[in-house]
Formats: sequence, C-alpha cells, structure tokens
Amino acid sequence: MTTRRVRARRGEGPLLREEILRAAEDLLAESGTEDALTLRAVALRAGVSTPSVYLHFADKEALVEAVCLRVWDELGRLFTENLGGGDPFLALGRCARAYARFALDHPVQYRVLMMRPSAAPGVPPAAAECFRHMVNAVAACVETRVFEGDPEEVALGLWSAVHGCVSLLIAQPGFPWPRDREALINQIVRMAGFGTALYSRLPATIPPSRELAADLDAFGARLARER
Amino acid sequence: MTTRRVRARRGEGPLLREEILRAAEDLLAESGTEDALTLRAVALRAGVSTPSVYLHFADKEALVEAVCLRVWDELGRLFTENLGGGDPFLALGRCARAYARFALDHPVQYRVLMMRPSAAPGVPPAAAECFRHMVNAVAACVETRVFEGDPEEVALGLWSAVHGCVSLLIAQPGFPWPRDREALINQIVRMAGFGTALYSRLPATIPPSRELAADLDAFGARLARER
DNA sequence: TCGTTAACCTGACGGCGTCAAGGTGAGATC
DNA sequence: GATCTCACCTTGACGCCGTCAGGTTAACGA
Repeated sequence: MTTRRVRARRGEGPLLREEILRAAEDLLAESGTEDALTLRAVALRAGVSTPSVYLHFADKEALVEAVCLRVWDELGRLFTENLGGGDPFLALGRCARAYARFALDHPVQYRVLMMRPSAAPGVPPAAAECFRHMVNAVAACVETRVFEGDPEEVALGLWSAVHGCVSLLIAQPGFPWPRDREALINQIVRMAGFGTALYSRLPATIPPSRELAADLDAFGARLARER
Repeated sequence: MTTRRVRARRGEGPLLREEILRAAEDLLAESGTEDALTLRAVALRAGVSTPSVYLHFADKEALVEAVCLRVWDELGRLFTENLGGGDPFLALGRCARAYARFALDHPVQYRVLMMRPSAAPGVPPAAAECFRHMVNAVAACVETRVFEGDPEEVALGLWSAVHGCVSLLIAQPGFPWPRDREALINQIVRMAGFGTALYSRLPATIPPSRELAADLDAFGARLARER
C-alpha cells in the first residue's frame, strides 16, 4: 500500500498509531527480520510521511518494541491456560513447553524483546506478568515439596533453561540440532524440572560418577517398580 | 589517537589489520557497546581512512565478528584447563562454570557472537571447538554411566542451560536476579547436571508431586547416609 | 633513475533516524 | 455561509552511517 492515507478526523488521531503498528507488523512478517523495520518503510506502508511516526512513538526503538510486544498477550493466555489445574509440577512442564513453542513461533519478536540489551530498566512489562505466573506455579511446587527454596530464584533457573534452548535455536540455527525440536524441548524441560527437584536434596559432596550412576539407576528402578 | 598512521612498508600491509582490530577492541572496551564500532570511528582511531578497513575486512559485520572472536581463544584455554582430569562429571561442572564466568566477563562479545542471527551458516568456528570439547566431556560421563544417550544431544542440553542463564543475565539486567551471581550459576550447573543424569532414568509416568518429593527426599537421605 | 605496484586516500552515493518549521482541512463559532 | 482554530500531518533539511569507484603516493627491484 503506497496510497496516501486520508487524514483522520478530529479526535481520531490515535487511529494512526494502530495503522502504523499494523504496517510494521506486516513488514516484519513479510521480511522475517527487524532490519526491514525502517521508519521510512513503515511510514510508506502506512501511507503517511516518515516523521508522522513520531506523533505516536518516541523513537524507532519504541516502535519496534511495541510491534514485538503485541504478540506477548498470546503468551500470557498460554500461561493461564496451561497453569490451569492438576499437578503443579506437570502444569509447570506444560507451561514451559508452551513458552518454548511460543518463542519458536515468533522468533523475531522473541529475539528483539529477550535477546537485546533492554533500553528500559526493569523487566519488560509483558514478560513481568509471565514471570509472576511462573513464580506462582513454582510456589505451588514448593507447596507440594517437589521444589525447595525461594520460588523466584527457582523460577529464574527454570526460565533460564528454557530460554537458553529456544534462544540458541533461534540465534544459532547452524548448531547440530536434533531433527525433532519438540523432543529437544521435552528433554530440556524434564532436565530442568527434575534437576531442580533433585539438586537441593543432595549432600554437599557427591559420590564419584560411577557410584552416582548406580545410585540413580536404583532410584529409577524403584520408582518404576512402585507403580 | 587521531594522528595519521604512517604507511606500512611493502609486504607489511597485513599489519594494518592488526591495528584496526586493536582500535576496534579499545573502542569496544571504552564504550561498552558494539554500536560504537562504526567504520569511521575505528578508522579514525587507527589513524587511517575509512575505506581502508575494507582492505582487510569484507564488511562491517566481518570486522565486528573478528573483534569479538579474539577473546574466544581464552575460552578454549579455559576449557582444556578445566577438563583436565579427575571425575568427568565434576570436570564438566568446572567447565560450565568457567564458560559462564567467561560470558559474564565479556558480555558484549558474547552477545554479538551468540545472541544474534549468525550471518554465516554452521557453528561459529570458535564455538565449534568448545562444543567439541564439551561433547568429549559428556561422552566421558556417558562412559561412567552418569549420563545416557547421544553425547551431542546431551551436550546441547547442558549448553542451553548455561547459555540461558548468562544470556538472560547479560540481556535482562532488570530481572530480579539474586545478589550472588556465582551462586546462581552454581544452581544452574547443578540443576542441569543432575537433571540430565536423572531424567533419562525415570519411568514414563511419574508419580504426583507429593510422592515424588518424598521419594527424592529418601534418595537424598540415603545418599547422605552412605558416605 | 625510473617504472611497478602494494598500500592507502578522496569524494561521492543512497539510506538511515531525527528535528524544526510550516501547511491544511474538519469542525466549532459567529 | 464566512471565519477562526488547532489537531493532524507534511516538507525539507541535518548529520551520520556503510559502501564503492577511482585516483594518489611512496617503497622497492631493475
């Protein structure tokens, strides 16, 4: 759309904000990289002059951030969906998988918001809500004693693990990744969940590898036998 | 240094490459962000005209990458140091901690190389060597049976966990991080290590949270009693 | 001394984010 | 219906950026 936009009527100025966001969103979807989001390109697409963008966004950074933030509402929905009920440990796992799937479904937006030096101090507002959800879910796991310690710290650890996996998948597609991404995510989520549950219970000095392996074998076998 | 560089003698053209890298390195260290690495600024600092940079680097991307790659030799050294000997599981832990420390010591370089869409396909050469080291270390752990499965896949999982933690620390300083970074790293490393060791041994369906917690308690207690 | 050529420079191009200033037309006012 | 007003948007420019085509300079071999 290079046709000139008709001027909004009085009191309807903010409409332009929405149209600019739409234009930027489309541009991002088509190009697949945020480099395509130049103010000129966005303004042209919205049928408006370049500096008009400044009527609704402080600078380019604010525009890009706003564009990428739009999809994060979806993530909030995913969290509340998956944290619904049932066993809190399983709920947390579902939640982590949903997070990973979300990130891989929106790689550009995820990169912009999570893998760049954030201009504003503090947590990105959208991520803050998700984090709050997650801390609650972890707290529920602490309640059932599957986790121990400060829910915030534990949540940060779990978040780190999942974020690490998806961010590497996004930024380093050249790594020797296994075919099945879903399986990899599952591996990470289980690793993080069980690892968190286990490590706080271990004595300060752990046995040598071979003995630890045998002990873990026994534990796994016993767990399998019991049910 | 804005003084003009004296022209290199015949056959000593490549010297300029080194001086440009030095200038860029200094600029990066002083500013703390790769945005300061403009070709003009680097060239000025090196006492040379802007297009002269192109005599030794294909484009800006190549220059920035070369600058950031310089510190990765150090990481290779750290790996071989820490993977030296002793229990392979412990060695892997030392290695992961060294990796994290390295990343936090060189946040800009780490971000540029690991948290951006890599232009070149395949693993960044410097990271590839580290990865090879890590796969070997994991293979040693598979040897002692503390880990199971394909060493490459397992290594990717461990790498993901540590990378996730440090990349979040670097890109999201506003998160409610605990005071003690070292402790956080330790938590992540232990989580990843023990989680990887444990999860492959568990039955397909795991017990509900409270029972799992009790089982893990018992396991931890038994392990503590045994030594 | 002179020609060759490696080493480097000049000047320019198009594109970028950003800003100061000006236009313009829809709706209120008379 | 004419006029005024000001919310909405444009024009034109600035300085910076990466990049390139072509020219200049000086170290060396003959």
